[in-house]
Amino acid sequence: MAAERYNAPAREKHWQKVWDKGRIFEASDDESRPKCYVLEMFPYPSGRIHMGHVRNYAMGDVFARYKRAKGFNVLHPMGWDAFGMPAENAAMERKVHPGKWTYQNIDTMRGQLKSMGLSLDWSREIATCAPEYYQHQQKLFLDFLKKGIAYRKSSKVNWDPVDHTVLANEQVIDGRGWRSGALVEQRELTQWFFKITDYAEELLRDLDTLTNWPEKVRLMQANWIGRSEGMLVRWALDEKTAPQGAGELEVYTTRPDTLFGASFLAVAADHPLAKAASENNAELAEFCEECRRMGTSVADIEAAEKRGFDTGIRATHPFDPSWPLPVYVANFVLMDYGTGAIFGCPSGDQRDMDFARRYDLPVVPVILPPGEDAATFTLKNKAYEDDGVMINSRFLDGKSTTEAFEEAASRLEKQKLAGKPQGTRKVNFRLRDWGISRQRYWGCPIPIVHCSDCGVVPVAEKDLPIKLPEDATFDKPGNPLDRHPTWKNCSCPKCGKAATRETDTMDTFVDSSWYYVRFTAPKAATPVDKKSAQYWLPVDQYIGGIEHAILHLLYSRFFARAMCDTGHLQFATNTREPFAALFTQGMVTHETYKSQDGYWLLPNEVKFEGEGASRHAVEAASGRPVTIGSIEKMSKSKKNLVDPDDIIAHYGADCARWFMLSDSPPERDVIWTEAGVAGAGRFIQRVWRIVEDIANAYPSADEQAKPATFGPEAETVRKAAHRAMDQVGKAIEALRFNVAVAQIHEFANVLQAALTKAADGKAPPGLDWASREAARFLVTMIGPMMPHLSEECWARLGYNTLLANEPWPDIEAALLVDDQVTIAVQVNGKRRDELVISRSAGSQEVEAAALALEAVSRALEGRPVKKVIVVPQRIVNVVG
RNA sequence: GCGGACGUGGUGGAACGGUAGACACACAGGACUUAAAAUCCUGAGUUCGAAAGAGCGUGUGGGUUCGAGUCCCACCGUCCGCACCA
Repeated sequence: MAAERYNAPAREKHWQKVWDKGRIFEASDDESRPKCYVLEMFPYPSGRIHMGHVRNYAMGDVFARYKRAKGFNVLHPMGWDAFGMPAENAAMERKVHPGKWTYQNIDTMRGQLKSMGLSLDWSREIATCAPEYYQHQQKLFLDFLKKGIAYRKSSKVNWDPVDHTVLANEQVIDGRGWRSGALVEQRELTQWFFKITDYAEELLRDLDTLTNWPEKVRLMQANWIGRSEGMLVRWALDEKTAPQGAGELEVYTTRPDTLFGASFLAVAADHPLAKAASENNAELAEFCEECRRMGTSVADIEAAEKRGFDTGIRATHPFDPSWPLPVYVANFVLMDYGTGAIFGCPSGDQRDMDFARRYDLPVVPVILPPGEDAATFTLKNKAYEDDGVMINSRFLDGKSTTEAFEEAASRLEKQKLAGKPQGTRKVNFRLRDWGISRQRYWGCPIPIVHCSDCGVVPVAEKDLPIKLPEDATFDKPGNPLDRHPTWKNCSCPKCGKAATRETDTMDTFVDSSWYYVRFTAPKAATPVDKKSAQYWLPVDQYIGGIEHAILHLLYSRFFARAMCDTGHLQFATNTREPFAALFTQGMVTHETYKSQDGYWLLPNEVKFEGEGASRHAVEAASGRPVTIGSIEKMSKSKKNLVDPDDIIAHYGADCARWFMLSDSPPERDVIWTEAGVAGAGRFIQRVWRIVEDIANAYPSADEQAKPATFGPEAETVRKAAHRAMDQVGKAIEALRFNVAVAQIHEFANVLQAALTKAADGKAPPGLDWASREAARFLVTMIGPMMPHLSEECWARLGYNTLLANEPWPDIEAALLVDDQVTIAVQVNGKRRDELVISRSAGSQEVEAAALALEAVSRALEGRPVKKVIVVPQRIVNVVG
């Protein structure tokens, strides 16, 4: 009788219901058990889930289910990053309220995630757009404000002209808005900021403790924070040339050692000194204006030449009162880094060199590169920026760069200018404070009131939440809250007079900066239930895309600390890191298809003909030729999408999951192919057949009645089973899912071969018991990856428990090693033969056996043996 | 420009400094079938050879080592991040 095929779509629904009904994935705080918090980056409810989600959540689910089986109390929650621009765009385009649109999407996507069979605790579901969530965020904001972590200031900000809102520095990529892609403009606005710079030092230092984070992400964050050690140096300005009241100019430098190579000073166009000097100098004013107009896009900066304008002001060298230097306004000096002013040392900095050559300023080499002769060393147009020995530097001559730094720094510290030290050591960071004001509707309202008498007043806590008005309009661009007829009218919490609300909302990255904390007690009356947070945090394994390497991950690291400092959060251990381990998975890619007329085609609009090199595609409907394009990230614009729903309906969720986990290492991109999915589908049927065969052939083997001895066939099966179990566990632990899949394949091959052989004749001794055990192992080890299939197999084997609740089996260590080992035999490093020998054989025994091999003596060609290296149980190398 | 990662068969990829190519996809041959599908078995880095076997093989060139895909140096290529940060 031919075995029934496993009907994945039907059985998957069944098991999902069983799990759901048993509420087996709901987590509770249980101090007596070791916890494991597994989290995947929660999705933005854009409409439907895509394959990227499937990959992300499949990985997280394997890890979560595995940890469950290993006895951990697992927290594996899911929620929605539900505020954001697309909802407002939808409102503008389709006249649907952002809230309605968002919740509809959430319903759709929740259904899709449920069809994946994820071991999620849905009782903890949160949506950041719900007042039940954002009211706590408003409370956090008020406490940040009290503590000085939130503040308001006027500054130049990035303005996205398409989304009509401000963007944080982290959200500007190559001069464009991260979401809209529009060229960002600079605008002077009063905005709310979070003082992330107060944490710069800690955020940088603690990167070292994140040993379970990808090196790449840590490096990116370190570069973003951008720490540099240097000095603030004050230069006296010549009274006769300086504007009134401007007695000195402070510059920031990381190279006080090169002070004797200085040939000019330069300030940014927006520097106060530039402004003062412009007052009586129309030409200079015009130059400053030109600098301000200069674009900030990459192309603009690359095209821009180093240009400057001599202000006529002269400064005095700190180490030589008789040495005057010109002060320029220069277009390459940034106002918002350091002091907005520099001293230029052309020989030690390429930008200064370019500038000096253009304006014919002196170029004095002060650092001699190793191996160069001081007498002959010259610099053309290339600055030497590395370390060496000081020259042309008076009291610094002969010192190393480091020594010279110290000497110059300590002299400047002692030296006085106008009664104060001329130089002070200063650590500078590239990181800027996080601007969180957004001129949008669909975000968390900032709980602030503006009163004409009292100024900026925080909303009283009893008045939280400040809810969004339902009846906003979206028919034109701009901030719907600001133009709402009544919403912003309120009374001042301090004096009671008529006042107006803050109409800006918070950056949606604020919402996602603490959701992982909220998951630990999603219904608590306060933002955080400290006890629950202490039990569950930090997240043990966080999984998501590399695109958040800086944005979300840096903000979250800051937020955890800010929440600690405002008394909301406390970690059980000596850390303030929210994510103990991070894994960044690769993207899902697919071939692209273009029609003759040049428009993109969906994969299911294309039909393939031929194989290998002659493979080509035609339009399924018309038969017209199609160009197969490059493999790219699945995207709507290129139409190279495969809908998870279609795959799940046709092949089942297990198949999609298994394919995603096979072959490609999880950190790399995976190419979605129809053939690959079909292959995964075949393996599912294969597992089902193996289990059916065993269940039919050995329906009643008693697990307790383990035979005392096993025949060689049974022994082989047992070894393969225990080894695979061991390897698969280790691979999952290390998130090496592709390796786990390969181990399972290998084991299935061994098992199937043994069964096929046994079917020919009478069953060898112990194979019945070993096969039952092997089936049990096989089903358990595929459990985390293909939970429905394995549940079905578990039942087919006659168990009336749920596999999802079963522990990971114990492994017999004795079965992991062989009595006999195969050792490779090399002659002069080249493999010539191999040797099967007892595992316990000593070096001398192995050596003797190796030298006795015919292949060895042949390879030696009569040369005497000089040396024999024996690596026990691995290899022998005969050197001759 | 600065910083980083990567480079292995037709393809995706395995490989504590120790038998390179596990496992899979695709391919070829065979079995079963009236036939197909499904399934099962076998083969395969490459060159020479009937075979046994030998040579060559992890981007290129050097080096360290008894032994290098793995470590070091230089170069080539691909990808990623930052980008006038003083």
